[in-house]
Amino acid sequence: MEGSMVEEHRYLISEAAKIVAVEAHVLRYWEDELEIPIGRTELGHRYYTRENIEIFQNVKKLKEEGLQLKAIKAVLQSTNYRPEEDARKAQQEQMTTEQTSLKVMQSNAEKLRQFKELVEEIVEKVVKDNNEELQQRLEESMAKETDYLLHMQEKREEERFRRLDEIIRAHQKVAATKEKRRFRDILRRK
DNA sequence: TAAAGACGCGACAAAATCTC
DNA sequence: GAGATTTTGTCGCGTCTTTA
Repeated sequence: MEGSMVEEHRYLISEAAKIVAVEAHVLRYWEDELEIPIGRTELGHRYYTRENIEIFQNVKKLKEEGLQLKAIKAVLQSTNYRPEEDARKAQQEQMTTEQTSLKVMQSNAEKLRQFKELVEEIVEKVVKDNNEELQQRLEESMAKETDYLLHMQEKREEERFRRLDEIIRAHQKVAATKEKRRFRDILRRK
């Protein structure tokens, strides 16, 4: 089995911090906030692989571009963001060091581009969702308002017809009384 | 026993949000 | 609009454990 497995280099937190150019506690903080799984030695000390370090380097890059940790976390969780995978594959393919580096750099650049696209997509989706929600609320509100107006109109019409009916009945009553009087007068004269 | 690392907790500054 | 409050992203420090 020797030779078929490539021994992965492990970095201590102090080494990783130097490479990423941040303080050790920052790495610990990012690890907690971004929920990045970091390996532990037998003693419980953190150890960092090249892959971990590259992720942290990209996190730093994105932070410098103005992204907040929440956004970076969302992106990390929604992507299979593992730049080192390509490097390992490249090693297996026995490529030369230069070719490997070039390929990894290109791959990382490509992944970073995908990263950015994804962030833009998320922002776009949030805006779209908000618009749809607003539209839905507006439609619901308008439907309620229309119902209310129709209901009020029906009530007004009912009231109008009721009044008309009352007026007609009143007229009929007056007319009937007049007719009775007229009849009584005729009978009296006879 | 000093050095290195883990862990927890509080402090701090800047930005965002709320309240009057 | 200005001051108060909250949130975010660190930062500092003390304590404990392990190892050489």
